[in-house]
Amino acid sequence: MTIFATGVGVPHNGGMTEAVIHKRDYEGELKRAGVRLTRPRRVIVGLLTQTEDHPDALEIFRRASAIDPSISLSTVYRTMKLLEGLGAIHRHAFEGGPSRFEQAGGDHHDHLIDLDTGDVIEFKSERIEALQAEIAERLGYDIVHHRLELYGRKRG
Amino acid sequence: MTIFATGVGVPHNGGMTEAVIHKRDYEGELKRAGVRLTRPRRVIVGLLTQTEDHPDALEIFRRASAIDPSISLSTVYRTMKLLEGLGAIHRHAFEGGPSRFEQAGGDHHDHLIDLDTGDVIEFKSERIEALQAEIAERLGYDIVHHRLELYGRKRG
DNA sequence: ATGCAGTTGCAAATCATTTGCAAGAAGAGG
DNA sequence: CCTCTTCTTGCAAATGATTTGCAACTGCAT
Ligand SMILES: [Mn+2]
Ligand SMILES: [Mn+2]
Ligand SMILES: [Zn+2]
Ligand SMILES: [Zn+2]
Repeated sequence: MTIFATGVGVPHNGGMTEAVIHKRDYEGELKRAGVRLTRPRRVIVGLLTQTEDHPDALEIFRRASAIDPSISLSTVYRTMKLLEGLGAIHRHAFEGGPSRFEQAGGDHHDHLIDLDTGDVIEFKSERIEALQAEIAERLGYDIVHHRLELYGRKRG
Repeated sequence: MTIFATGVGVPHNGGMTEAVIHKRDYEGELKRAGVRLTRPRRVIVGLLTQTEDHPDALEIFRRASAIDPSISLSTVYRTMKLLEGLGAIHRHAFEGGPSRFEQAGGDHHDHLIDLDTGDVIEFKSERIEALQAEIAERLGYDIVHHRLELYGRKRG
């Protein structure tokens, strides 16, 4: 089992504002998709590139507003839906909350949600993935995608 | 791996209106919980007892209305929330739809959702359950509950 | 630089679910 | 069986997240 990242927006360093975290070429993807590269879109994808956590639309709106106050929440929603359609980001609907997003492209992984803090911990189990495939196989289905979420609290 | 039931509300027999499917004593649980046994509640839990599928609030409302037309959708929502709190039913928020419910008490199982038909197929894998526990263990967490949903389409 | 289809911000609309409130029934006690 | 109190209900209005209509605006191909 592999642990990918932990925490919600907590930088993995000592607080240094270190930039350039991921490799996704959002602008290229938008261009390829034949849509216009507008200011709001640049701001949003620019910020997603630096994003390590799983922010919801409102949080993305806040972060985008800090860069360009004229951006609207509607546009954030529209852009997230657009990027989701392009497969550039993933949308997670964790229980009891609004959708949260993360950039696609990294290795597939599932999530453990800390019920006390809301923190999202990523993990991956090849064994579980394989078992899921096996189950679908037995049931005569092709899996299009799946959702595995563990909800728990720190042992102690 | 075990398959529990398949289909959405499709009777497993030839269409005979066979009654008494499950064993849950909802009325006793309500009594024990110290709440009143009202007509709407009797109707709803009575119908849940006969329920093998995973209906949403509106569908439960329709079924209840057929028995007592005076029941309101609000009461269905309130009752489902009450039963959920008592642990008498489980709520599932499958992607892109309203909450769907099923009686609690049967063995734990997870679901495969047919993307074409919306059918819900139940299955259970001890191996996956064990792996989940193992993962939480490694991460230092106690799992309170989890969600495993496979979304796919019939192979062919 | 020009023109126009694609985009945006804003407000209003949706959808599922919840809630305020006045009227209506459980059911404990008599 | 009758009362009284409290819990529930039905209805309508409120919520919260997300979507959408529309007129103003702006990429960007020509
Ligand atoms: Mn993730
Ligand atoms: Mn089920
Ligand atoms: Zn997975
Ligand atoms: Zn399970």
